[in-house]
Amino acid sequence: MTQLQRRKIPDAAIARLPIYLQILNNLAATNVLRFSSDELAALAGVNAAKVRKDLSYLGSYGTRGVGYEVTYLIHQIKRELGLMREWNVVVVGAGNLGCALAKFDGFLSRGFPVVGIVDNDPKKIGRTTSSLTVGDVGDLKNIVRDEKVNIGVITTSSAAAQSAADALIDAGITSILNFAPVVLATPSSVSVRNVDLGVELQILSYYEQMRIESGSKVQSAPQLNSVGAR
Amino acid sequence: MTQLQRRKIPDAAIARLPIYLQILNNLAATNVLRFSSDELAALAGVNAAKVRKDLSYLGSYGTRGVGYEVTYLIHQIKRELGLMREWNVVVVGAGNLGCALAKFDGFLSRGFPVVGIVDNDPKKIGRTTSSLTVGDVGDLKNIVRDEKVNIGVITTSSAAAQSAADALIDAGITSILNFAPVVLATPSSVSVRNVDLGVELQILSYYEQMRIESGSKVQSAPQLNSVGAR
DNA sequence: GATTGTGAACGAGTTCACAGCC
DNA sequence: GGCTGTGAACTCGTTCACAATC
Repeated sequence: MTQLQRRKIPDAAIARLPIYLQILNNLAATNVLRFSSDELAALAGVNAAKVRKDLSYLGSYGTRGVGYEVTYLIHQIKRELGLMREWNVVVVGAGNLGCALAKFDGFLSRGFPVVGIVDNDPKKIGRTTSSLTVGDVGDLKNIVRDEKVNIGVITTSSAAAQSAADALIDAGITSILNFAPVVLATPSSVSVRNVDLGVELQILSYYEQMRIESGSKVQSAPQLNSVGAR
Repeated sequence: MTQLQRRKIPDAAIARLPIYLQILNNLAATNVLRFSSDELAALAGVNAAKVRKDLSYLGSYGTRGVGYEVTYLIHQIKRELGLMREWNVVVVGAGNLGCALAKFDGFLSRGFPVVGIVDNDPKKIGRTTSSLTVGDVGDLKNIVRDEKVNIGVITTSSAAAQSAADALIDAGITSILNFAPVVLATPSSVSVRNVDLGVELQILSYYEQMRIESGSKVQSAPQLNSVGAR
């Protein structure tokens, strides 16, 4: 497979690459140079054939009989995921969660600097939270243009989430991370991923109940990382 | 399909039931009495055949030519998901996120009261956060037994997450919601779901990059709600 | 006429198993 | 001998399409 023509990588494989990357970063930090598909599979909690197939979508970067090089694979995964650059983020909704995220190191350290936070509540506009001043939702268009924002994060109430999404899309945003417990209506040209704790707990509840009902002989749930994309 | 023998509902369908439930609760709040699979499909952003198949796993609760009754379906989904009762939650890790979750209404309001929070840092033990006092991680076993805890939430650093998981499992917990960006090693009898913002952003990054590379003709990502279960 | 419920067709994702290469 | 890369088989999930029912 060549590099020129962009390969079509299955969504399921894309969702696992960040996990492999995290593990490989840990290996690199402990000076591990090489790994086999078996080793990565054990660390990622998946099977080795899946690891090999997933990595093969990136190209043939392993060596038969030997394995894969940690730093080289980190590079290839980052390239594929678009992590060779930073992606600027704007947060809509300056409540508890929004402010916490704006402060949160994890965004910047992973290459997703939060360059703006806005709200529609006049009481919140103008407040400062960790070097950012809460702007008006009406300024979104300017912020997105001036700061070259790529990703919008919605941390509003569920009632306000759809209009937040509309405003982001109107401002030209095409990737949204939504924390409000609602299904957003968006054009199919926009990627949406949902993080909803209620949903997660309710899924756990189902398997927990199964376990109890059947005298704890339940096979357990699937382990994936996820939220939701559209 | 009868009720006595527990139906095996596909994991993919289980993951959608909480979304349907959320939407139906909204419909009930606006006094809508009935809905068709087409209507729910539009609100949930999926197709109608999928809605019908998903609901059919619960039993045959619709009426041909008419549709489904909102309150009756809410009841059936809650029954299936194990939401006819409360599930007590304990939080391990009393940092920013852990304390925020302990205070967070969304847990209690959805039937998942947080009955305890623990940490291994002596500086944090004894602090009070919204009617809960931070306990010692060593007390987990007692808390789980005395408070009849079913679900553990891990909000520790990634370095401490595995030992937090071990402690929870040792205390008898079989459902874990993990916010630390690591893959936990757990027996297959334990359900784990992972919430990792970094992973979500990196997935968005991939589709965003595709869009840019190909002159914005990208088909967008799949929309699911998720995190990860094992 | 409208809408469900569901086999059957289809498609995506996973795993197997082995040829190919170090 | 060890490990990758990958067609082929298989499993799981989605969608179609239509008979059954109100």
